Amino acid sequence: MAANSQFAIAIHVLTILAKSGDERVKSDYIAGSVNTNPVVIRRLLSNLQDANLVVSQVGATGGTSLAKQPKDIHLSEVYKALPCGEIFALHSKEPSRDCPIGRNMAAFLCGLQKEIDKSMEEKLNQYTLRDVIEKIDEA
Amino acid sequence: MAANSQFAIAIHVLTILAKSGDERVKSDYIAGSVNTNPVVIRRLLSNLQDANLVVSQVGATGGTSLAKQPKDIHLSEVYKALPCGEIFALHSKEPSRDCPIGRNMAAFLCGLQKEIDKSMEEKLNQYTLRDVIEKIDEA
DNA sequence: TAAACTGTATCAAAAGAGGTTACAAAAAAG
DNA sequence: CTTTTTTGTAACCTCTTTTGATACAGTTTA
Repeated sequence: MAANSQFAIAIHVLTILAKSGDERVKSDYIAGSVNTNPVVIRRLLSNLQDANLVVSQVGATGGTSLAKQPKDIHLSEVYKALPCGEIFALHSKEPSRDCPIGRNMAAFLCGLQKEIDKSMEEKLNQYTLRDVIEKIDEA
Repeated sequence: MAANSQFAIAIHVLTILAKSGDERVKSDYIAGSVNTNPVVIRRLLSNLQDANLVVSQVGATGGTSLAKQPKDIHLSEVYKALPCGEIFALHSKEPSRDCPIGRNMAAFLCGLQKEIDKSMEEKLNQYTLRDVIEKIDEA
């Protein structure tokens, strides 16, 4: 429960959906595989839906399926779809007004954070859901 | 969970130390600038000390100063000195035993995590404390 | 010996994530 | 048109982590 395991769960969920093809999968079933509560899954799917990665249908015979081919879903899209926090946070309390350092540090750290986010995104962009499935299958 | 702001505070603290040169700075003074409790600062300094970035002296007239020149302190060292968590966590609960996907996913995600950590470290390695000070001063 | 520090242990407070229950809304089936 | 099944959310609880605060032992200087 420590850090964000949403990315890990998202990859898991998307892999299940990919393996199910066009068939709609119910949140109850996914929750069973991931070993969590269906509501946790539906909350996550809601985020993935907002990012146009999956399509859900309500009602009886409802469920969720991928909105695109696995080869067209980049892990960077998955990461960006989730409400993950920043790599590091700025000061929780404002630094002292008397301190000239604190005043200018926020700007620097924000810029650094953006750079790191960008390099991380580039890294995640190198992989698609298809790559994940291939690696998992060959293991 | 409160977001981890230790990296931000560490940069702030190191900048104060750099500006103080060889003079030892007390945790009380630093805490005043950062606007937090002295114990929070001492805990952080303890980590920075373990990484040989700063040197502290106990007793009256005690305090802390940099262990190296600002130009020789890379931000990657600072980051590694802190007990920051991973970018993303694996499943908190084990996936279901019946699920063949979950079993092989952990290995994949660990590898991905290592790749991301590495590219982040490379990014942070491009900057030293001197760069930070220059950027803050010119602002 | 007194004063001024650091180093830690311990506890309280705050915030986030995940788990659970409950229920409205929608769609299919009878 | 009513029942059943399922998603979409809201609300709440609990667990964990981070931060803040208090207390005090140990060290150094004067």
